[in-house]
Amino acid sequence: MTAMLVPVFAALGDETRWSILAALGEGDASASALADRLPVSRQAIAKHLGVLQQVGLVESVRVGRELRFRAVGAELSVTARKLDAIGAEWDRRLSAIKAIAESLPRLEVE
Amino acid sequence: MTAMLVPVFAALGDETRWSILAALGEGDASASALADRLPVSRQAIAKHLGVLQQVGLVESVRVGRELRFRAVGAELSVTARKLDAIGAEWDRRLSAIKAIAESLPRLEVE
DNA sequence: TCTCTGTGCAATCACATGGTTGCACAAAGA
DNA sequence: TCTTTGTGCAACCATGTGATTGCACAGAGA
Repeated sequence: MTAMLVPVFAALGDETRWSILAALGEGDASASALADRLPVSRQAIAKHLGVLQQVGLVESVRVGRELRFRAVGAELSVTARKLDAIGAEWDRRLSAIKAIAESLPRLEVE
Repeated sequence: MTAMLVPVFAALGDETRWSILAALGEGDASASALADRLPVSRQAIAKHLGVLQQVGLVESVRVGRELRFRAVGAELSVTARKLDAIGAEWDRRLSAIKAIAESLPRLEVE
């Protein structure tokens, strides 16, 4: 269930990819356009875009001879919802354990 | 703002760490106990727990001579909320651009 | 005390990955 | 047509990292 989630997190676990996503958040752009704004080569950016596209965080559209990329927020929302559910489950179990522990007769520890 | 987020995603971008988190989700455990259940060495698990602890996804408590770890769901919830906000923002801008585009007189393309 | 168990630290290794440069090629514009 | 610009592909390199083994040490129990 969470299997498909891990690559998304791996993709999000890189600073450069976040700067790419941030740049795309202000409007679609091609790899070359991004390379003008960011301190990395176009090829490096193309690789990152490949990673992001593979996990659905960006989409690409051909415009003439250039490939424009767009950040896909929906994927983030889906991921966020799953994350929240998992976190809530852990805390639920934790508080359940706490409640049980507190209902027990106190054990004396010397 | 998102700067502290990236290490969390990097920590979540590994299958083994997810199995550790999943195991901890069913109850606190030490590195050695986890090594009995998972197909990796104790030292490898200890490293992973170090990574997870550094980003606040697990906490440790000394019980006698053993170190017990617990999954912290709250950190996931915080992360999930930030993710959702970012995703919503991207989609908001995207739909805003769409709305503008659709309100414009249609351009003829030959 | 002797033994077993759980940690901690270090060295090592293989592989993934972020980054670069170089070259080739196709399409838009002068 | 010639030049420019944007891609695509490949080789290469350095570093990070997931994982291992080995050893040392401290605490709990027989």
